Order: sequence, then structure tokens, then C-alpha cells
Amino acid sequence: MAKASREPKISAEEATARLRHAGLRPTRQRVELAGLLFQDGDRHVTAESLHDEVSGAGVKVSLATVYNTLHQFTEAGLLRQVIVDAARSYFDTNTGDHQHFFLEKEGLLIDIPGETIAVAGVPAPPPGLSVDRVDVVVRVRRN
Amino acid sequence: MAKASREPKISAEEATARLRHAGLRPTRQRVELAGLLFQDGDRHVTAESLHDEVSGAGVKVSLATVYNTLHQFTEAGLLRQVIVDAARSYFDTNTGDHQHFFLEKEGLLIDIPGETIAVAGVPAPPPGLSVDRVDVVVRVRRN
DNA sequence: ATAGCTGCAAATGCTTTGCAAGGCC
DNA sequence: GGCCTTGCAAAGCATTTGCAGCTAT
Repeated sequence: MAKASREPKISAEEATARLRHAGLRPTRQRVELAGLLFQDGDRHVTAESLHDEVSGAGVKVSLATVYNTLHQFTEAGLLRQVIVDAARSYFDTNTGDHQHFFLEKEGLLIDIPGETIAVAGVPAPPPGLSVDRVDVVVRVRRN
Repeated sequence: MAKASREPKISAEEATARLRHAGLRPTRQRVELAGLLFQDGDRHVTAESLHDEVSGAGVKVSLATVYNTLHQFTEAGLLRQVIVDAARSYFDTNTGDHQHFFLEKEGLLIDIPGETIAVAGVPAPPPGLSVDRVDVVVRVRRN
């Protein structure tokens, strides 16, 4: 059930550089997690899935640290949080403008490039409010 | 802090009829909750807010029953669940096609009529999947 | 009568936090 | 050395569930 066809994780040096850039101290755990997360531009993880993955790779990182790290990465702009499921939080390594397909049954997220979808007719928000972001979630199910 | 300008709740008879229609037994608690929920077509509640409201009205209903009732109403098609916040579930009395503004800071949901927003360019979902629904959440903040 | 509901309290599942020990600069 | 980070375990929340007692039909 492990992901067989993923590019090898990025080097510790790359991960370290990336962390320093974001103003985060490159600890062993962060470097390890960054290595797994940023190997390509399209990953969706939950704290648990990432913890399983890093644990499966033989690295010891506590679940609490995974949670903390995901939030730190998010604050640093390295990740984006995606809210589609009441039960758990997803984190997306793609921080750019894009939307998602979501397969609720399996907890699967699939990116939709930002230019693909056009949302027209968004009304002006009520007085005193301004638009922060427009999220589109295309909920899908298996046929 | 109570909502001062809300229409009086619908009569117990109306609520009862509505419940029977949905195939739900009109118990005291359900009639009471339905009366509060369906007084107009645009309410967004959480289990806790509804529990506070019904309790504040001097009616005794346990929080567990509020949760159960919200889910039963949702299954019966009387409510729709809205997922915009990782921390809590919202239920919307408007079950028709429409979208939402969401003020995260205050947990406030505001309806956007279905015809207002047009989402174009939704790509065909990956093979084996079909679109269930397209949710648009316009996240706003106070100026 | 009886199948279905309710309420309480306990349990659950995800997430956060306090704090001592350890690691990076 | 000093400050930041980690890890564990405990705490926290929203939500769900088991089950005895109650209620609508």
C-alpha cells in the first residue's frame, strides 16, 4: 500500500536550504519531513498520513511534532491547508492558485490547476468585508 | 446577544407536518428543533449554537439529541451540511443550490444565491469518477 | 404493545499543549 | 551557552455511541 512510484525525496541540502529560506531552523525532523513533502509539487497529506510515511521510512518523529511542523510550514507559506472534510485537515504542497476534486469516500484530493476553473459572478461581499480567497471543491464519487 | 429580529418560530403543527413528510416521528424535541430551524429559509447553525438556542428558549434537549437530530434532518433532506471550518460542522436550512461567504474569524456563514455564481471550466473528473456537487466558498475577512 | 427516541455519560478521534530533555547556532 | 525544538503524555474539543428508560403510534 506504500506509494511505489514517487520521485526520490529531495536531498537534505535542498530541504535545509528551503527551510532556512523560510526562516525555520533545519532540525532533523523538519529536514526529513520537508524532504518527503517537497519532492514534487503536488502532495496532499494529513498529519497522520505523513506520520505514517515518515515512520515507515524508519525515521522517528512524534505525531505531535508532525502536527506542529505542518502548522509551522503553513505559516511560513510552504504549505496550504485545505478544508474539505470535517473529520481531518489536509495540507497541500501546492501553495499556488488552484482548486480540488475531492473523493470523500477515500479521502483523496486531486488538484485542478488555477487557470482551469473560472468563477464568475461572485457578488461584492457585505459592507465591511473583503474577499480573501475563493475556494472551489468539486466533490466526486466513484461510479 | 440573542437574535432579536427573527420571525417567530413556525407552529408545532407545521413542524409536525414537515417531520411526518420526511418520515420522521414528531417527537417533542424534533418538533421544537424544527420549529426553530425552519422559521425562515436561511439559517446556519452548529450543534452547539442550536443547543444554546433551544436551551435558552427554556426547552430541555440534550446536546447528543441535537447532534442526532441534525444528522437525521440532513439524511431526510431537510438540512444540508456545510464544510468550511475544520473545527466545527455547520448545517444550513437552505438545501437548494447556492454557495457561501464565510467569515472565519466569527464563524459566520452568508448565503449566495445559486444563480449568482457561475463556475466554468470544471474539468471532467478522472476516469471512474463523477461529479457530485461543486462547492464554492468565498472566504472573507473584516476590513 | 412495541418499535423508535432521548438522555446521560462514557468513549472516540483528531488536534493541541505543558514541560523536561535534547539539538542547532 | 542560550534559545529553539522535540517528544511524550496529558488535556482539549467536537462529535459519536451504548444502553436504560421513555414516548409516539
